[in-house]
Amino acid sequence: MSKEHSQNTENQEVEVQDENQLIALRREKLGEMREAGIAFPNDFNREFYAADLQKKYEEFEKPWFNDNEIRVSVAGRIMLKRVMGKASFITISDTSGRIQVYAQIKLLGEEVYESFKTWDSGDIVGIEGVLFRTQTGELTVKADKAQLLTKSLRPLPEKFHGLSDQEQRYRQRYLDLIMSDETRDTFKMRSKIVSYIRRFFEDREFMEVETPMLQVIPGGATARPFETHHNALDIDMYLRIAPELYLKRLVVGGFDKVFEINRNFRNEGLSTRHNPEFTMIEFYQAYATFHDLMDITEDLLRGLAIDVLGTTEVSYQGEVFDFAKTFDRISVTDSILKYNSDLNADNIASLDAAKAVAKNLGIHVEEYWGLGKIQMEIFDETVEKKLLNPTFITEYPAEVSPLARRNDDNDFITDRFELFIGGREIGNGFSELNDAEDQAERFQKQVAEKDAGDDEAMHYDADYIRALEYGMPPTAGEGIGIDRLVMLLTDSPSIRDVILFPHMRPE
RNA sequence: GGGGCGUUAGCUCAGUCGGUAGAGCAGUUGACUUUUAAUCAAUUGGUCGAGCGUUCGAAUCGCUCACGCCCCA
Repeated sequence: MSKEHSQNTENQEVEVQDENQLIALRREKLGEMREAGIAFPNDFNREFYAADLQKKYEEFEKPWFNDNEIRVSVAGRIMLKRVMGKASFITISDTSGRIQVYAQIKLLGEEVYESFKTWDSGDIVGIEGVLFRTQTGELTVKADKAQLLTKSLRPLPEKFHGLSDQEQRYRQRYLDLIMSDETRDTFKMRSKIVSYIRRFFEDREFMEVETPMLQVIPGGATARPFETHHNALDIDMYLRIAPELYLKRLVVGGFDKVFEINRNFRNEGLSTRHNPEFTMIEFYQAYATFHDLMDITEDLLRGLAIDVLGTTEVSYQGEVFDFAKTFDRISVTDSILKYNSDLNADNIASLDAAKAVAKNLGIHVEEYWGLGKIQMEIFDETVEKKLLNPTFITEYPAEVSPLARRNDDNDFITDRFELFIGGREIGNGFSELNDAEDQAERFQKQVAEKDAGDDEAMHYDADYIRALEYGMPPTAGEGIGIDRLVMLLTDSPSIRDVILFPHMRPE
């Protein structure tokens, strides 16, 4: 059957099916509002947030409010409703929190009060009145004016259990946010984290920049890109997999300290740790080394944990990671030997020996892989998951680090590290390769690997080589995955819990 | 790609051995002027994810598919 055809009829059916008794009744109520006047008023003046009032009057007891008339106006969504004949309580929720409203027929008048009783949970209302404390001590607004500002046509999820269907929480995040304090807190925390990071780099005189997301040559990482097409230019383009090569062009241009916080796109599978678009910070500092970056990273994460959590002890899924301790620094090969007591240095020092180890571990080894790549596969398989406390892994093979500066004493490895916390890669940094001729050779090697069948290998970027040929100062740069960091700091098991609208298969 | 689990009222969930659908919340009606998931009484609401099959009979058993969650690659 033809897809367009079925889609058309399906959409119509869905709309009819989606209607039910509850929605129909609310539509009727809205219809009555339309007849009575302006159904969507926009003249309510909200002066206070619920949480601000709760905090400001925290100390004052019930009698105090009898002597002091505090007039307020608040607005928000009706979350709970308790009608008791001629008086009612509702709990409204605004962006800051919740506050209770007391409505009496005596104060509102019969007409408004009768209409108030027909308002539903989910409706958005504006309330004016005077603060008091109830017998049980809850701060409450005694309403003398009440206005329905927006009629909600759809019933909210169950008031006690909330929305627990994961799929619906991701697909209809707005509903998840209405119902779940926890979800709101996670995203408030995410905002604080990003804000702290931005401030951290601004304070150190880094300049925030924006570089292309649409790229003709997708560079800066080894990953499969999303492809698109520019009609006017009639060229294929790619969504960026990393901003790296552009940021380093800026260092060539003389911006010594730059950073960018933005989205990268990688055309790969979805999992609890992978979303096709994710947020990274990349930062570059001229005249710095990868050692400096490790120090900066420790400062950043420690300060961040204190700022957003108030402690350096980060609890994640039942484990506790202490950001106060100096982060371990250990090389790729040392870490392999540390976590594989049956191996000795010779087992991973030559191509043939390493291949044998890899095959033993059940790793599928491609013909074109060199020793460095195989070491990394062994690392991924046997070490990564075990790096729970913050750990810098150093001395990455040049073979898997096409943009990193070669080590002065050992040209098999680079001046590079990755940071692992909770068994996950959080950051990746290195002293930058600023030798244009070496970079050109490494690109060529990548192209050869692409030809050999590695569709994640890099393209040759001639303009980037040209930029390096003008001279890039000695520089170090790093990328940190924001989503994974937010997962850690909010104790979220899935990346979908820290991305407002995670990618899902269309309904 | 492979495996496990799930999909029942707007929401949260039951559903026995295969005998034709249940609760709580929400809604509606009534009572109730300081409640706290308000309470009390009555009551509406279902293409049991979709399709095919087995059967006299399927939410239930089998197969296929869709979507989701988790684990593995």
